[in-house]
Amino acid sequence: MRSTAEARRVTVLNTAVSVFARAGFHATPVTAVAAAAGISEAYVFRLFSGKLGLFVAAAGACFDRIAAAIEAGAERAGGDSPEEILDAMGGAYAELIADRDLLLFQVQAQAVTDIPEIAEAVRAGYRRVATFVQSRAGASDAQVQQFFAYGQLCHLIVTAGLEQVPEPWARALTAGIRHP
Amino acid sequence: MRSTAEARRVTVLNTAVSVFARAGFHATPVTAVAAAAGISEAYVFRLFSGKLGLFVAAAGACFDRIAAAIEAGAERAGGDSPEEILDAMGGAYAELIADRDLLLFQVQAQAVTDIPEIAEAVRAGYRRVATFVQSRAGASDAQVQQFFAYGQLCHLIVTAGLEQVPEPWARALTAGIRHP
DNA sequence: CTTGTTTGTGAGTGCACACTTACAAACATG
DNA sequence: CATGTTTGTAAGTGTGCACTCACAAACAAG
Repeated sequence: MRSTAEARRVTVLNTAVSVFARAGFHATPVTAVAAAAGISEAYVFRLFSGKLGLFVAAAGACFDRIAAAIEAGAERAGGDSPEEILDAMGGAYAELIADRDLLLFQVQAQAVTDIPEIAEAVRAGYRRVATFVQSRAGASDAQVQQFFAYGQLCHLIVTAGLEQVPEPWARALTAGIRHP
Repeated sequence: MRSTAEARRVTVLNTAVSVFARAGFHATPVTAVAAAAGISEAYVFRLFSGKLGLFVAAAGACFDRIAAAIEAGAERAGGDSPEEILDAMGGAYAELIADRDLLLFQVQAQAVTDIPEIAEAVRAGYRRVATFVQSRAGASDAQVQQFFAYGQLCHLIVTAGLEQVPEPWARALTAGIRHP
């Protein structure tokens, strides 16, 4: 026994988030996740109940990391007002998704919500983040809504590669968005 | 000859938008599009250069319809101020995506932007819509950005099915969004 | 009617990939 | 050392799907 199954699961999940992020659920063979994790495809199928189980578990890991980052960001807020806390949370989130994997995985997960298990995982993830943002920042409904609206705008900016587009319309959409 | 090739292409593209919208590019076999359009798979491959060509052309058709709807909505604006025109555009867009196909297709397209041809089609679509919104409404950069941010929020609401979630966090995210 | 062009299809072909099974090696426990 | 359990894999199996090709029917023009 080189490693315990539980430890393997953790490393496989983190690599799964990165690998699924590139091409999505259907276009990513389990072989690709296994190779990136350095183990055989057969063992991935023993550690998780099929490809769908792996993806759902990866979604859980993805939102775990997002929630943790936002939580840590709130601790570093400059003051106690909702605006200051939301700003600190936004900064922490922007810093977290600099490597793009967590952002792209969310996009991929939203694209396969026709699979009920994935839809439920996505809802659970946003439920966790949204309830925390609202309670921790003491923000109004409208502030929470705005927080997520501009978060989703980041998804468009990154997937379409708008940071690289010098035209005015792209500059307007990316203005003020923190280092994407 | 029952129909001209060009007329076939138009009908195939509209059905392709609906069919791709459900399961996305990789999970949708060309057979499904052909069956929905009432022709054989082989003929779809003659009308378009492969599955990728079909999807890219469908993306063009999707953004054509969105641009046309927003353009028509602007004509029905109550006044000439940017706020009134943006509001009319938003209403027209909300009305258009009531059947969900155009919205879900955009989500699917954003998820496969790792394919360069699709990324370019997405950029072209948003370029067209964004430049029109800005010039027609005479809106500021910040107003255009806000318009698209809340548009992207609709994508999350619909894919995650948040209209059906009665919990407070979901109500906060969906508040004020027009009849999704 | 003959010849040519366009619209349309049925029947393949080859490959990628989800998932299984049989088997082996490492470790634990008595 | 013997027996059992857990970690790990190599080598299949079956199926679904992108794409092709040979062929047919409708129409046009002479």
